[in-house]
Amino acid sequence: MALKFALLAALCEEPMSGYDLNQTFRTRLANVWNASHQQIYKELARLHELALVSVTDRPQQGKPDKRIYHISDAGKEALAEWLNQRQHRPPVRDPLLVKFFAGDLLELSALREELAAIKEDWLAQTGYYRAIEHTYFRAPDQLTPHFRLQYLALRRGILGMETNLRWLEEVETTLNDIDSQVTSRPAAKDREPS
Amino acid sequence: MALKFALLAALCEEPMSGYDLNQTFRTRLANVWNASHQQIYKELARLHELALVSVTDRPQQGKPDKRIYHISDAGKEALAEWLNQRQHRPPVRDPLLVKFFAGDLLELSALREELAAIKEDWLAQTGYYRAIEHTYFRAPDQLTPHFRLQYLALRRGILGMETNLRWLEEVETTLNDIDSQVTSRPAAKDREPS
DNA sequence: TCGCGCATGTAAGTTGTTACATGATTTA
DNA sequence: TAAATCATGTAACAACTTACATGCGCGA
Repeated sequence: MALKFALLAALCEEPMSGYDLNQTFRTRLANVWNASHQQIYKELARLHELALVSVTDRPQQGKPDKRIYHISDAGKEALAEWLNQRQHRPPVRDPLLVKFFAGDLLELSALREELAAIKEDWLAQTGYYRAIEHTYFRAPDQLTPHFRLQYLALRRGILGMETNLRWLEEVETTLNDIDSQVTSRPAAKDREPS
Repeated sequence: MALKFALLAALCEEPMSGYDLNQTFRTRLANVWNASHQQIYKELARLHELALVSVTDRPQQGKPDKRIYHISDAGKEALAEWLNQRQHRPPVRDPLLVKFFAGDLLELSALREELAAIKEDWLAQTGYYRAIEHTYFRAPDQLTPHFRLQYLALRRGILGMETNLRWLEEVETTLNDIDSQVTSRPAAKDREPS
Protein backbone atom coordinates (compact mmCIF):
# COMPACT_ATOMS: atom_id res chain seq x y z
CA MET A 1 0.00 0.00 0.00
CA ALA A 2 2.46 2.60 1.15
CA LEU A 3 4.84 1.96 -1.74
CA LYS A 4 2.31 3.64 -3.97
CA PHE A 5 2.44 6.78 -1.88
CA ALA A 6 6.17 6.73 -1.39
CA LEU A 7 6.41 6.81 -5.19
CA LEU A 8 3.92 9.63 -5.44
CA ALA A 9 5.75 11.59 -2.76
CA ALA A 10 9.04 11.18 -4.59
CA LEU A 11 7.45 12.23 -7.89
CA CYS A 12 5.99 15.26 -6.14
CA GLU A 13 9.48 16.63 -5.66
CA GLU A 14 10.37 16.10 -9.28
CA PRO A 15 9.35 13.95 -12.28
CA MET A 16 11.57 10.91 -12.64
CA SER A 17 12.03 7.57 -14.37
CA GLY A 18 11.63 4.18 -12.71
CA TYR A 19 15.39 3.87 -12.70
CA ASP A 20 15.83 7.16 -10.92
CA LEU A 21 13.16 6.25 -8.43
CA ASN A 22 15.02 3.04 -7.70
CA GLN A 23 18.13 5.08 -6.93
CA THR A 24 16.13 7.32 -4.65
CA PHE A 25 14.70 4.33 -2.80
CA ARG A 26 18.13 2.80 -2.34
CA THR A 27 19.61 6.01 -0.95
CA ARG A 28 17.41 8.76 0.43
CA LEU A 29 14.55 6.39 1.18
CA ALA A 30 16.70 3.56 2.52
CA ASN A 31 15.61 4.22 6.10
CA VAL A 32 12.00 4.86 5.08
CA TRP A 33 10.75 2.30 2.56
CA ASN A 34 12.61 -0.47 0.76
CA ALA A 35 11.50 -1.63 -2.66
CA SER A 36 13.09 -3.60 -5.48
CA HIS A 37 13.18 -2.24 -9.02
CA GLN A 38 10.75 -4.93 -10.14
CA GLN A 39 8.22 -3.77 -7.64
CA ILE A 40 8.77 -0.15 -8.52
CA TYR A 41 8.20 -0.72 -12.24
CA LYS A 42 5.09 -2.78 -11.54
CA GLU A 43 3.66 -0.21 -9.19
CA LEU A 44 4.40 2.62 -11.62
CA ALA A 45 2.44 0.77 -14.29
CA ARG A 46 -0.46 0.51 -11.86
CA LEU A 47 -0.26 4.17 -10.94
CA HIS A 48 -0.36 4.97 -14.64
CA GLU A 49 -3.45 2.81 -15.16
CA LEU A 50 -5.11 4.65 -12.30
CA ALA A 51 -4.08 7.96 -13.92
CA LEU A 52 -2.30 9.06 -10.77
CA VAL A 53 0.80 9.66 -12.87
CA SER A 54 1.40 10.53 -16.52
CA VAL A 55 4.32 9.34 -18.65
CA THR A 56 6.52 10.99 -21.23
CA ASP A 57 8.94 8.74 -23.11
CA ARG A 58 12.32 10.23 -23.77
CA PRO A 59 14.17 8.25 -26.49
CA GLN A 60 17.84 7.45 -25.95
CA GLN A 61 20.46 5.83 -28.15
CA GLY A 62 21.82 2.43 -27.09
CA LYS A 63 19.43 2.23 -24.14
CA PRO A 64 15.73 1.66 -23.75
CA ASP A 65 13.66 4.83 -23.78
CA LYS A 66 13.61 6.62 -20.47
CA ARG A 67 10.05 6.74 -19.23
CA ILE A 68 9.59 9.86 -17.14
CA TYR A 69 6.71 9.79 -14.68
CA HIS A 70 4.92 12.95 -13.58
CA ILE A 71 2.44 13.07 -10.73
CA SER A 72 -1.04 14.13 -11.85
CA ASP A 73 -3.58 16.25 -9.99
CA ALA A 74 -5.48 13.08 -9.15
CA GLY A 75 -2.20 11.69 -7.87
CA LYS A 76 -1.66 14.67 -5.59
CA GLU A 77 -5.17 14.34 -4.27
CA ALA A 78 -4.75 10.64 -3.59
CA LEU A 79 -1.47 11.32 -1.82
CA ALA A 80 -2.92 14.10 0.30
CA GLU A 81 -5.79 11.85 1.29
CA TRP A 82 -3.49 9.01 2.28
CA LEU A 83 -1.20 11.31 4.22
CA ASN A 84 -4.03 12.47 6.40
CA GLN A 85 -5.29 9.02 7.22
CA ARG A 86 -3.80 7.03 10.06
CA GLN A 87 -1.58 4.21 8.94
CA HIS A 88 -0.72 0.95 10.66
CA ARG A 89 2.59 0.57 12.38
CA PRO A 90 4.80 -1.86 10.54
CA PRO A 91 4.95 -5.28 12.23
CA VAL A 92 8.23 -6.31 13.84
CA ARG A 93 9.78 -9.31 12.08
CA ASP A 94 13.44 -9.84 12.65
CA PRO A 95 15.04 -13.23 11.90
CA LEU A 96 18.04 -12.27 14.02
CA LEU A 97 15.84 -11.90 17.07
CA VAL A 98 14.20 -15.23 16.29
CA LYS A 99 17.69 -16.68 16.67
CA PHE A 100 18.16 -15.08 20.06
CA PHE A 101 14.78 -16.36 21.09
CA ALA A 102 15.82 -19.88 20.15
CA GLY A 103 18.67 -19.33 22.56
CA ASP A 104 20.89 -22.27 23.36
CA LEU A 105 20.42 -24.00 20.05
CA LEU A 106 22.59 -21.62 18.06
CA GLU A 107 26.29 -22.16 17.71
CA LEU A 108 27.86 -19.04 19.13
CA SER A 109 30.70 -19.03 16.61
CA ALA A 110 28.28 -18.85 13.68
CA LEU A 111 26.31 -16.17 15.51
CA ARG A 112 29.44 -14.13 16.09
CA GLU A 113 30.34 -14.17 12.42
CA GLU A 114 26.87 -13.06 11.46
CA LEU A 115 26.97 -10.29 14.03
CA ALA A 116 30.31 -9.07 12.73
CA ALA A 117 28.88 -8.77 9.22
CA ILE A 118 25.81 -6.99 10.51
CA LYS A 119 27.95 -4.59 12.51
CA GLU A 120 29.92 -3.59 9.43
CA ASP A 121 26.68 -3.00 7.63
CA TRP A 122 25.31 -0.85 10.43
CA LEU A 123 28.50 1.15 10.69
CA ALA A 124 28.42 1.81 6.96
CA GLN A 125 24.77 2.87 7.14
CA THR A 126 25.49 5.17 10.06
CA GLY A 127 28.33 6.78 8.17
CA TYR A 128 26.13 7.24 5.16
CA TYR A 129 23.34 8.85 7.15
CA ARG A 130 25.81 11.09 8.94
CA ALA A 131 27.20 12.24 5.62
CA ILE A 132 23.75 13.20 4.40
CA GLU A 133 23.05 14.97 7.66
CA HIS A 134 26.27 16.90 7.36
CA THR A 135 25.86 17.99 3.75
CA TYR A 136 22.14 18.66 3.54
CA PHE A 137 20.90 19.31 7.06
CA ARG A 138 23.69 21.19 8.74
CA ALA A 139 21.45 23.97 10.06
CA PRO A 140 18.12 22.14 10.43
CA ASP A 141 16.22 25.00 12.05
CA GLN A 142 16.83 27.22 9.04
CA LEU A 143 15.30 24.81 6.57
CA THR A 144 11.85 25.03 5.04
CA PRO A 145 9.18 23.04 6.89
CA HIS A 146 9.30 20.52 4.04
CA PHE A 147 12.94 19.69 4.61
CA ARG A 148 12.70 19.89 8.37
CA LEU A 149 10.20 17.07 8.19
CA GLN A 150 12.40 15.07 5.86
CA TYR A 151 15.23 15.62 8.26
CA LEU A 152 13.18 14.02 11.00
CA ALA A 153 12.88 10.89 8.88
CA LEU A 154 16.65 10.84 8.55
CA ARG A 155 17.01 11.38 12.29
CA ARG A 156 14.90 8.29 12.86
CA GLY A 157 17.41 6.36 10.75
CA ILE A 158 20.40 7.74 12.63
CA LEU A 159 18.94 7.15 16.08
CA GLY A 160 17.93 3.65 15.02
CA MET A 161 21.44 2.81 13.89
CA GLU A 162 22.97 4.17 17.06
CA THR A 163 20.63 1.98 19.05
CA ASN A 164 21.50 -1.02 16.92
CA LEU A 165 25.18 -0.51 17.66
CA ARG A 166 24.61 0.01 21.37
CA TRP A 167 22.60 -3.17 21.45
CA LEU A 168 25.38 -5.01 19.65
CA GLU A 169 27.75 -3.99 22.42
CA GLU A 170 25.44 -5.48 25.00
CA VAL A 171 25.26 -8.61 22.90
CA GLU A 172 29.04 -8.89 22.62
CA THR A 173 29.46 -8.42 26.35
CA THR A 174 26.92 -11.11 27.11
CA LEU A 175 28.39 -13.47 24.55
CA ASN A 176 31.87 -13.13 26.02
CA ASP A 177 30.46 -13.68 29.45
CA ILE A 178 28.68 -16.85 28.39
CA ASP A 179 31.82 -18.10 26.72
CA SER A 180 33.96 -17.60 29.77
CA GLN A 181 31.40 -19.29 32.02
CA VAL A 182 31.10 -22.25 29.69
CA THR A 183 34.85 -22.78 29.38
CA SER A 184 35.62 -22.26 33.05
CA ARG A 185 32.90 -24.60 34.29
CA PRO A 186 31.53 -26.88 31.56
CA ALA A 187 28.11 -28.50 31.85
CA ALA A 188 28.06 -31.42 34.28
CA LYS A 189 26.97 -33.94 31.67
CA ASP A 190 30.20 -33.35 29.72
CA ARG A 191 32.36 -34.39 32.66
CA GLU A 192 32.94 -37.11 35.15
CA PRO A 193 30.92 -36.44 38.27
CA SER A 194 33.22 -34.95 40.88
CA MET B 1 10.36 -18.15 6.01
CA ALA B 2 11.36 -17.27 9.53
CA LEU B 3 7.86 -17.80 10.89
CA LYS B 4 8.43 -21.51 10.45
CA PHE B 5 11.49 -21.37 12.66
CA ALA B 6 10.00 -19.05 15.20
CA LEU B 7 7.27 -21.67 15.63
CA LEU B 8 9.79 -24.47 15.92
CA ALA B 9 11.80 -22.49 18.45
CA ALA B 10 8.70 -21.87 20.55
CA LEU B 11 7.75 -25.55 20.38
CA CYS B 12 11.28 -26.46 21.42
CA GLU B 13 10.64 -24.90 24.80
CA GLU B 14 7.40 -26.78 25.25
CA PRO B 15 4.68 -28.48 23.17
CA MET B 16 1.73 -26.18 22.58
CA SER B 17 -1.45 -25.65 20.60
CA GLY B 18 -1.90 -23.09 17.84
CA TYR B 19 -3.90 -20.98 20.22
CA ASP B 20 -1.12 -20.98 22.79
CA LEU B 21 1.42 -20.19 20.12
CA ASN B 22 -0.66 -17.22 19.11
CA GLN B 23 -0.55 -15.97 22.71
CA THR B 24 3.19 -16.42 22.77
CA PHE B 25 3.58 -14.47 19.55
CA ARG B 26 1.44 -11.66 20.83
CA THR B 27 3.37 -11.34 24.09
CA ARG B 28 6.85 -12.78 24.43
CA LEU B 29 7.54 -12.66 20.69
CA ALA B 30 5.94 -9.26 20.10
CA ASN B 31 9.32 -7.58 19.61
CA VAL B 32 10.68 -10.50 17.61
CA TRP B 33 8.20 -11.79 15.06
CA ASN B 34 4.57 -10.82 14.48
CA ALA B 35 2.10 -13.30 13.07
CA SER B 36 -1.67 -13.59 12.91
CA HIS B 37 -3.49 -16.67 14.16
CA GLN B 38 -4.49 -17.51 10.59
CA GLN B 39 -0.90 -17.59 9.51
CA ILE B 40 0.12 -19.62 12.52
CA TYR B 41 -2.49 -22.31 11.92
CA LYS B 42 -1.61 -22.50 8.25
CA GLU B 43 2.10 -22.76 8.94
CA LEU B 44 1.53 -25.40 11.61
CA ALA B 45 -0.34 -27.51 9.06
CA ARG B 46 2.62 -27.18 6.72
CA LEU B 47 5.11 -28.09 9.42
CA HIS B 48 3.02 -31.16 10.14
CA GLU B 49 3.01 -32.17 6.47
CA LEU B 50 6.77 -31.83 6.46
CA ALA B 51 6.91 -33.97 9.63
CA LEU B 52 8.81 -31.27 11.48
CA VAL B 53 6.15 -31.42 14.19
CA SER B 54 3.79 -34.12 15.43
CA VAL B 55 0.27 -33.57 16.72
CA THR B 56 -1.71 -35.02 19.60
CA ASP B 57 -5.37 -34.07 19.82
CA ARG B 58 -6.67 -33.45 23.28
CA PRO B 59 -10.51 -33.52 23.35
CA GLN B 60 -12.35 -30.84 25.32
CA GLN B 61 -15.99 -30.35 26.15
CA GLY B 62 -17.76 -27.37 24.63
CA LYS B 63 -14.69 -26.34 22.63
CA PRO B 64 -12.92 -27.72 19.59
CA ASP B 65 -10.21 -30.28 20.38
CA LYS B 66 -6.95 -28.75 21.40
CA ARG B 67 -4.30 -29.81 18.92
CA ILE B 68 -0.96 -29.97 20.70
CA TYR B 69 2.10 -29.69 18.49
CA HIS B 70 5.42 -31.28 19.44
CA ILE B 71 8.66 -30.62 17.64
CA SER B 72 10.13 -33.75 16.03
CA ASP B 73 13.78 -34.70 15.68
CA ALA B 74 13.60 -33.66 12.05
CA GLY B 75 12.17 -30.36 13.26
CA LYS B 76 15.05 -29.82 15.64
CA GLU B 77 17.52 -30.56 12.89
CA ALA B 78 15.84 -28.17 10.50
CA LEU B 79 15.83 -25.48 13.18
CA ALA B 80 19.49 -26.01 14.04
CA GLU B 81 20.41 -25.79 10.38
CA TRP B 82 18.47 -22.56 9.90
CA LEU B 83 19.91 -21.02 13.05
CA ASN B 84 23.44 -21.50 11.78
CA GLN B 85 22.78 -19.97 8.39
CA ARG B 86 23.00 -16.25 7.86
CA GLN B 87 19.66 -14.58 7.48
CA HIS B 88 18.70 -11.41 5.65
CA ARG B 89 18.12 -8.26 7.61
CA PRO B 90 14.45 -7.27 7.51
CA PRO B 91 13.76 -4.42 5.09
CA VAL B 92 12.75 -1.06 6.57
CA ARG B 93 9.19 -0.15 5.58
CA ASP B 94 7.53 2.47 7.73
CA PRO B 95 4.47 4.34 6.47
CA LEU B 96 5.00 7.01 9.13
CA LEU B 97 8.38 7.84 7.70
CA VAL B 98 6.89 7.97 4.23
CA LYS B 99 4.71 10.73 5.60
CA PHE B 100 7.68 12.68 6.90
CA PHE B 101 9.37 12.20 3.56
CA ALA B 102 6.36 13.71 1.83
CA GLY B 103 6.93 16.66 4.10
CA ASP B 104 4.88 19.76 3.50
CA LEU B 105 1.87 17.95 2.10
CA LEU B 106 0.69 16.59 5.41
CA GLU B 107 -1.62 18.51 7.63
CA LEU B 108 0.23 18.92 10.88
CA SER B 109 -2.89 18.61 13.02
CA ALA B 110 -3.66 15.17 11.59
CA LEU B 111 -0.04 14.20 12.02
CA ARG B 112 -0.07 15.32 15.64
CA GLU B 113 -3.08 13.18 16.43
CA GLU B 114 -1.50 10.17 14.84
CA LEU B 115 1.71 10.77 16.76
CA ALA B 116 -0.19 11.03 20.02
CA ALA B 117 -1.79 7.64 19.42
CA ILE B 118 1.55 6.12 18.48
CA LYS B 119 3.15 7.54 21.59
CA GLU B 120 0.57 5.92 23.83
CA ASP B 121 1.20 2.67 22.09
CA TRP B 122 4.94 2.93 22.51
CA LEU B 123 4.63 3.88 26.16
CA ALA B 124 2.41 0.88 26.76
CA GLN B 125 4.86 -1.40 24.98
CA THR B 126 7.76 0.00 26.96
CA GLY B 127 5.91 -0.60 30.20
CA TYR B 128 5.12 -4.11 29.16
CA TYR B 129 8.72 -4.92 28.24
CA ARG B 130 9.94 -3.38 31.47
CA ALA B 131 7.55 -5.53 33.43
CA ILE B 132 8.87 -8.67 31.77
CA GLU B 133 12.42 -7.54 32.38
CA HIS B 134 11.66 -6.93 36.04
CA THR B 135 9.92 -10.22 36.71
CA TYR B 136 11.94 -12.65 34.57
CA PHE B 137 15.34 -11.12 34.03
CA ARG B 138 16.15 -9.31 37.22
CA ALA B 139 19.62 -10.82 37.59
CA PRO B 140 20.54 -11.44 33.96
CA ASP B 141 24.10 -12.63 34.57
CA GLN B 142 22.87 -15.48 36.74
CA LEU B 143 20.61 -16.93 34.07
CA THR B 144 21.35 -19.94 31.90
CA PRO B 145 22.88 -19.09 28.50
CA HIS B 146 19.52 -19.89 26.94
CA PHE B 147 17.72 -17.20 28.87
CA ARG B 148 20.56 -14.72 28.67
CA LEU B 149 20.17 -14.86 24.89
CA GLN B 150 16.42 -14.45 25.14
CA TYR B 151 17.00 -11.50 27.39
CA LEU B 152 19.07 -9.87 24.66
CA ALA B 153 16.09 -10.12 22.32
CA LEU B 154 14.01 -8.34 24.93
CA ARG B 155 16.71 -5.71 25.39
CA ARG B 156 16.51 -5.01 21.68
CA GLY B 157 12.82 -4.30 22.16
CA ILE B 158 13.40 -2.03 25.14
CA LEU B 159 16.20 -0.06 23.52
CA GLY B 160 14.11 0.26 20.36
CA MET B 161 11.17 1.70 22.27
CA GLU B 162 13.36 4.14 24.16
CA THR B 163 14.72 5.34 20.84
CA ASN B 164 11.24 5.67 19.42
CA LEU B 165 10.25 7.90 22.32
CA ARG B 166 13.39 10.00 22.12
CA TRP B 167 12.76 10.48 18.43
CA LEU B 168 9.18 11.51 19.16
CA GLU B 169 10.48 14.25 21.39
CA GLU B 170 12.62 15.58 18.59
CA VAL B 171 9.60 15.44 16.33
CA GLU B 172 7.43 17.35 18.79
CA THR B 173 10.07 20.02 19.23
CA THR B 174 10.43 20.48 15.50
CA LEU B 175 6.69 20.51 14.96
CA ASN B 176 6.21 23.22 17.56
CA ASP B 177 9.01 25.19 16.01
CA ILE B 178 7.47 24.96 12.57
CA ASP B 179 4.10 26.01 13.95
CA SER B 180 5.45 29.09 15.67
CA GLN B 181 7.34 30.13 12.56
CA VAL B 182 4.30 29.69 10.35
CA THR B 183 1.98 31.64 12.65
CA SER B 184 4.44 34.45 13.38
CA ARG B 185 5.30 35.06 9.74
CA PRO B 186 2.84 33.39 7.37
CA ALA B 187 3.71 32.62 3.76
CA ALA B 188 3.76 35.77 1.56
CA LYS B 189 1.10 34.50 -0.81
CA ASP B 190 -1.47 34.46 2.02
CA ARG B 191 -1.02 38.17 2.70
CA GLU B 192 -1.10 41.54 1.12
CA PRO B 193 2.34 42.50 -0.11
CA SER B 194 3.91 44.89 2.41
C1' DT C 1 -28.04 -10.60 26.78
C1' DC C 2 -24.06 -8.92 24.95
C1' DG C 3 -19.51 -9.16 24.37
C1' DC C 4 -15.16 -11.40 25.30
C1' DG C 5 -12.15 -15.42 25.63
C1' DC C 6 -11.43 -19.96 24.03
C1' DA C 7 -10.33 -22.73 19.83
C1' DT C 8 -9.97 -23.87 15.13
C1' DG C 9 -9.83 -22.91 10.65
C1' DT C 10 -11.03 -21.41 4.99
C1' DA C 11 -10.77 -18.25 1.08
C1' DA C 12 -9.66 -14.38 -1.59
C1' DG C 13 -6.75 -10.86 -2.35
C1' DT C 14 -2.44 -7.94 -1.95
C1' DT C 15 2.28 -7.37 -1.49
C1' DG C 16 6.85 -8.65 -1.91
C1' DT C 17 10.73 -11.99 -3.47
C1' DT C 18 13.48 -14.53 -6.67
C1' DA C 19 14.67 -15.86 -10.99
C1' DC C 20 14.87 -14.73 -15.72
C1' DA C 21 15.49 -11.60 -19.87
C1' DT C 22 17.93 -8.14 -22.92
C1' DG C 23 21.51 -5.19 -24.54
C1' DA C 24 24.49 -1.03 -25.06
C1' DT C 25 28.13 1.85 -22.53
C1' DT C 26 31.52 2.79 -19.22
C1' DT C 27 35.22 1.58 -15.85
C1' DA C 28 38.97 -1.26 -13.94
C1' DT D 1 37.91 -8.85 -20.99
C1' DA D 2 35.20 -8.88 -17.16
C1' DA D 3 32.22 -6.46 -14.33
C1' DA D 4 29.40 -2.67 -13.19
C1' DT D 5 26.01 0.90 -14.66
C1' DC D 6 22.20 2.28 -17.38
C1' DA D 7 17.34 0.98 -18.41
C1' DT D 8 13.19 -1.65 -18.62
C1' DG D 9 10.57 -5.21 -17.75
C1' DT D 10 7.89 -10.55 -17.19
C1' DA D 11 6.63 -14.65 -14.54
C1' DA D 12 6.30 -17.76 -10.84
C1' DC D 13 6.16 -18.12 -6.26
C1' DA D 14 6.01 -17.17 -1.21
C1' DA D 15 4.34 -14.46 2.57
C1' DC D 16 1.11 -11.74 4.68
C1' DT D 17 -3.62 -9.41 5.26
C1' DT D 18 -8.48 -9.12 5.56
C1' DA D 19 -12.78 -10.97 5.65
C1' DC D 20 -15.56 -14.74 6.81
C1' DA D 21 -17.12 -18.93 9.59
C1' DT D 22 -18.47 -21.63 13.81
C1' DG D 23 -19.83 -22.43 18.48
C1' DC D 24 -19.47 -23.04 23.63
C1' DG D 25 -18.76 -20.93 28.34
C1' DC D 26 -18.23 -17.12 31.37
C1' DG D 27 -18.66 -12.67 33.54
C1' DA D 28 -20.83 -7.79 33.77
